[in-house]
Amino acid sequence: MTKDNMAVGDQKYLKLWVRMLASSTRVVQILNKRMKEHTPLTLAKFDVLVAIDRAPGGVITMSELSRMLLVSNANTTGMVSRLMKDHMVEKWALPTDRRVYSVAMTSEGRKTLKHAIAIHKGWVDELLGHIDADKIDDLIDLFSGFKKDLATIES
Amino acid sequence: MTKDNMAVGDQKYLKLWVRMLASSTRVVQILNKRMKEHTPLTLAKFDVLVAIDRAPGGVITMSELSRMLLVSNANTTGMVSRLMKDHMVEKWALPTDRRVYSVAMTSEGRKTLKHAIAIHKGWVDELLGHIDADKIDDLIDLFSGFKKDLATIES
DNA sequence: CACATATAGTTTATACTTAAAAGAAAATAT
DNA sequence: ATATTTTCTTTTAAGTATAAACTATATGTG
Repeated sequence: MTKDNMAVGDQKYLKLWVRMLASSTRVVQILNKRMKEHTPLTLAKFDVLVAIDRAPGGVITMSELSRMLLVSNANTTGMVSRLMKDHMVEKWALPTDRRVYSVAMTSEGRKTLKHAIAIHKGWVDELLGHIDADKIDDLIDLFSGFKKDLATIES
Repeated sequence: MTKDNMAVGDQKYLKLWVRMLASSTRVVQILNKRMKEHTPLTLAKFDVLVAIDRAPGGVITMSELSRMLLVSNANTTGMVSRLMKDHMVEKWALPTDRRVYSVAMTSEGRKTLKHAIAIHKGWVDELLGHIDADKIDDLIDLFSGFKKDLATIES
C-alpha cells in the first residue's frame, strides 16, 4: 500500500504514532525516575553532560549544545546554570569573541557522568530488551532514515 | 543474536533508543508548533481533549484522565484548570461522591477538537509518510507489544 | 570612522511536568 | 458514634521547555 492508494480514513500512521509516542514517553519517565534515584542527575542534565562529553576536547559552546540537544538557547542557558550550581560544569567567555561561551565538565561532572552512562545503558538494555534482537538493526536504520526525513520537513 | 550472547560492549539497544527518542522528540516539537499556530490549543491540551472525547459519554474523572494521559494527578489539575480558563472544558463534583469530579468538553471545546483532530491527522500522515507503508503494520504490532512489556517493568 | 546588520547568549513570561504535602470527603473499623 | 484509614483532588516547590524581547559583541558597508 503506497500513500497514493491509501484510503482517506486510514488511521495507520496515526495509530503507529500514538503507540510509538506512548512507548517513548513511558521509557523517558522510567529512565528519569531511576536517574534521579541513583545519581545526582536528572535525565535532562544527563543529556547535557553526554553532549559535552561527545564534543571535541570535551568543550562546546552554548549554541552547539542547543543544536545537539534539539532545544532552544534559552533552555540551554537554564540547564547550564543549574549544572554549574551543581558543580558539574563550568563556563567561560572566549577571549577571541566575548559573545561566545565555552562549556566543559568539572572533574566531578566527569566522574558523575561515567557512572550514569553505565547504569543508563543497563536500563536501556533492560527496557528495550523485549524487542526482538533480529529486528534491532532494521529499526536503527528506520529511525536513522526517519530522523533524516524529518530534517527536510518544515516545522 | 539473543540477549544471552550479546557482547557486553554492544550498544545496539542504546543506539536504537537514542534515534527513536530523537525522532519522536522532533515530531512532538513540530506537531506542537503547528498546533499552536493553527488552533487555540497546545499539543498537551489537544491530548486532554482527545482523552475526554474517547471517554464513554464524553465524560471522565480527573484520575481516569491522568491514567489515560500517563501523567500525574497534579498535572491533570493544571491542564484542566487552563482548559477551563480557555472555555474548552467544564468540571463538576459528582453528587454521589463529592471527592470525584466529572470533566467534559464545552461545545466550543468539541468544535475546536473536531478541527484539530483533522489537521493533526494530516500532519502525522505527512511526518511519518516516509516510513515504508509495508512496514507500518509490523511497527504497530512492535510498539503495541513494547508498551505492554513496559507495563510489567518496575519504574 | 559611523552606522546598520548579524550573531551569541540571557532574561522574562508562560506552559507543562513531577513529587511531596495538604485538604476534603467517603469508607471502614472499632 | 467516633476514630482511623483510604481515596480523590489540589497546592506547593522545583525542574524543564518555548517564544519574544533584550544585551553585548562582532562584522560589513558607506
